[in-house]
Amino acid sequence: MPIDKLLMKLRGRDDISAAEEQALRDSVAEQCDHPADRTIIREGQELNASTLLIEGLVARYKDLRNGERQITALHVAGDFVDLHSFTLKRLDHNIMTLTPCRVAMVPHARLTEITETLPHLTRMLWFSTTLDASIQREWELSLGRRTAVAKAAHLFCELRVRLAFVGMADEGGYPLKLTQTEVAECIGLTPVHVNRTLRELRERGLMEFRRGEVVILDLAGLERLAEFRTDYLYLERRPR
Amino acid sequence: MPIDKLLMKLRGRDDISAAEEQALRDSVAEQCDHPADRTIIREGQELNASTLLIEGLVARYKDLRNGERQITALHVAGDFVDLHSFTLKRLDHNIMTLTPCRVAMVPHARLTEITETLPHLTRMLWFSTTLDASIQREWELSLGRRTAVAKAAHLFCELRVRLAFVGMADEGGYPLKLTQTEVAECIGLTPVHVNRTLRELRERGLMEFRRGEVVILDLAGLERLAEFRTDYLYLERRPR
DNA sequence: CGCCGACTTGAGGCGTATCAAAACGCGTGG
DNA sequence: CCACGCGTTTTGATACGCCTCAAGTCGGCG
Repeated sequence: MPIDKLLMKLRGRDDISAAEEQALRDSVAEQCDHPADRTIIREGQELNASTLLIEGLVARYKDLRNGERQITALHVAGDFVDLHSFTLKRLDHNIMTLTPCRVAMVPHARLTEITETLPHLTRMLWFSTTLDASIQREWELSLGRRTAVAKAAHLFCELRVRLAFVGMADEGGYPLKLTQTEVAECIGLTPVHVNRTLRELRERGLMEFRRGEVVILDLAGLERLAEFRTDYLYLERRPR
Repeated sequence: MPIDKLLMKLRGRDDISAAEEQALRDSVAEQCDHPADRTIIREGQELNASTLLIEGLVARYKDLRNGERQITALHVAGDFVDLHSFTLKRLDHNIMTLTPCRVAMVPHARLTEITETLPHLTRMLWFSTTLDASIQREWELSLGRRTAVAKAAHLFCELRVRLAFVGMADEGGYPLKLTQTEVAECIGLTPVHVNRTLRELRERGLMEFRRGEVVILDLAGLERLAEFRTDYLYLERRPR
């Protein structure tokens, strides 16, 4: 149960043997629950375990001195939120829950064992960090070059595909417990302008985002506006 | 020689044994030179080798349909430009030379061998991709939240530290063969506005950027303006 | 010497930010 | 079941940072 959605993600990209699956199961030390809106890891903190998200929504973010915040990544169930801390040993950013979350802790010592005994599983975990980096690149493109409507549209397209991959979204929409302020922190706008931008998406008949629910009215139109393609999400199975 | 600067980067973060060094040397299949302004890898292309940058300046970038371009990462000598293609197998973005470059090709098969025989070296290579991702997160913060002057100042602060780490910059400045248009593509501005922004940095007495040369006049002031800290560059040595 | 890409400057416009206030929605306690 | 309170959403008016368009100017190189 704790690693089921992680397995869905990995098996969607390559075979995972029974032995590898067992190694992953054994690597989980403990589980715990966090309420919404809690910073669970602070920048600079020394870490000896990585956090696997079982359920809920998590954000990685950085702040400027004037209080402006940039969310650099969103994580959904099945994501290995800070697997990169295994090689970094401390983080350069903060991690917070956006909804109530259930997480599993994976000690770095167990991950070290995996690198010493299971090279293919090691590569799959490595892959999962390079996939995160790919998503960050697409966010850089959004932040640097897309217009406000395209930024918002692209975010909702991406989350639809990522959630669908673990069985939590379909063509018509998905639940998404984000405030407009948090959306603003993802796409580099102010909350007020996000509000106007969402209205525009609604008035264009593309999608609605209300009460923590994304309702997609015209998926093709939304994806066209966002110039959304799935290639950067590496959805294909192949030997890695 | 081909991997010397890579070794400087890695040995600045952890010990690399003689055996690991030899494995890295053996992993280089061939070297080649590219002229400036050439796209050497196109998005979607299947890859069976990764590119190590020996000398020169390389950019990873994504385009929108209207021709707007976002550079998502810059690479300097010693960077393993597309090590992430080892796990991804194809790339979601393009890679181009900004100056004449010398690169070394490292077949994925050799990297696979490393993952099967040298777990610590594997973790160090994994680290180098998570370090790239950390830099990308800082760029997301710049793109989403920093003002134009702070964006520019931060880029030049970052490059100074990264170049100094491989012996190619000091407190007073460094050579940087970028056009203002390319700077604009890094920080999400137009070339015209980059020009005005550089003038402002000059008029404030912080730095000058002319003829491919960064001259730093007031490093402390520049770093204060940029809110630059080195923590996200993971400059410390420790077991990984 | 002339060409061409890169840099520089100015004027005006647009997109997003800012400031302010009201309406809504939802959980809590009476 | 309603009243309250507070965070979130919505809307309006105005401001400003960066963009666009347009002309030059500079500088390296053939």
